Amino acid sequence: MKYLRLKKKKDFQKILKAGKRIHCGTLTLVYYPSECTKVAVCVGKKYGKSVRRNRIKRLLREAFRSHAENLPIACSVLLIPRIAENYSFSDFSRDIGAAIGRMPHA
RNA sequence: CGAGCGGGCUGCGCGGUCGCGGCGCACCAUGCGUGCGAUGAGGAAAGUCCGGGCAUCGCAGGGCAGGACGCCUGAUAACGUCAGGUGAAGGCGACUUUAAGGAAAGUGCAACAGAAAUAGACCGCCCGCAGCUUCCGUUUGAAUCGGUUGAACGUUCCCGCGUCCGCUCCGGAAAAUUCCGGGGAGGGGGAACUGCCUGCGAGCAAGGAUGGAAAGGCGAGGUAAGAGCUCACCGACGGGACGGUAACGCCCCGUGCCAUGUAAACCCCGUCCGAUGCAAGUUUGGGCUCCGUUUCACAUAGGGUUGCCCGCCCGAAGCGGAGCCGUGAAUAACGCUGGAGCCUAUCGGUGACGGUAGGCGUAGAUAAAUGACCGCGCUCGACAGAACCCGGCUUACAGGCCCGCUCGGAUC
RNA sequence: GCAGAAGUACCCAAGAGGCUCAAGGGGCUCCCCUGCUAAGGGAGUAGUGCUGGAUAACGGCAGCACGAGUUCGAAUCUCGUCUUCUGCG
Repeated sequence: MKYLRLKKKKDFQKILKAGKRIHCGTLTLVYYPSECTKVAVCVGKKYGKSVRRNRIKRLLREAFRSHAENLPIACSVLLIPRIAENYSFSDFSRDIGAAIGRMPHA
């Protein structure tokens, strides 16, 4: 299952304005239907220093990668984690799987 | 063995599966493609505290303002950095720390305390002159108390001296808190002296509980009292010789000593600095040419020019139309990584560093690349993620390793 | 990424080398007023940590984001660190 990275600021604003949100444990998933599957991770400065932010982004990307095949429709996806003391791959993976499971089937 | 000082290196490793960034090669369905290959964060990448490259503006002309630095010599592209040295402070020592120019260029500040704070004479010490050396309650020549006073405590001599009073000396009696006899000074007036006190004048800066700091320290001589007034030692200042490129060191001579601290207060002296920063900036976004029009200005003016002035330059800005080439928009490409580069050897230098020779090709993203899982090992893994690039500084950091040195103890 | 500003008590804050010193409001506590409350009036609290003292009265030391330095003496001057905020396409 191939997917693309989402980069442009316009796309972010569009998804955040019109997309649907699924809150699930340690993160929030925002999605909006599009031609092909795109993904982006939102980690701002409030999450910590650069080492900590990079760690969160890597964990989220890896977790999403393992669940991307289960997406019911092609759409653009934003992943927004909650601020926490510690972040673990297993929690992210579990919650992304649950969030995708709650998406409506086309 | 114990305690300690200085310097350097390192910053989990190995294997497998899946995945990420740009790069190279190959393929065809030419795509937001697929496959293969090699490669891909640090000693601090951090803080953005200095310096430089680079870029744009101004046109590199001057001055003012402003800022930075500040022992000496060197290194360097440059530095506020580094190396070597000097002075000072600390440590038994190895060694460490050091914003370390100027306080007789000027200005400011120094609370409280203290006699006095950058200067003086309050107390004090000493000399001379002058005054006073006494009054009242109170009466009793003594004694006591109180008041007033600047002060209430004298000594000697002369004149005068009846009673009484206490003091004192001698002799006698008795037997004791006495008695008798004799003598002396003591109330008043005058003079002198001395001490206290007061006033005036002169000398001194030794002493005075303070303070961060009191016009060198300490000892001796000296003096009316004192004083670098004189002397020794130490310190300071000035001059000279020697050593050193220099900071400075050391020795000799001289001067009794022109005088607190603060310049991380203003300031003075010396050296240096144009401003802004890759979100700089370049190309495409539209540009060029021509025409019309509006506004400001039309010359001792106006506009532009870095904080200001001089100086310098010149018409400037906006809108509309026509012709030609072009149309992805906080985007795309460039800047963007080969550079004062890294490694090794060797030479010069105490060293920072420099020269020569050989080798290497070593991230380049832009919502921004290193992760997940499994297995094994161990000391169980700290601080932490490039964003134009270098040289430094500062700060953070689990541990591990190496080298040199000092002090103490023990043993040989 | 680059450039700049500010940190003082629970909150807002003045103080810009020395004396009352951490002013002054708000807040908080107590009293009055009221049937009760709000508003109003009056008085007080001064903070915090350590420490002396008797669990007191009354003191001492530290303390102005944190750590060093200059100075006889720093909230104030200098340097470093941390935190917060702002500007630049």
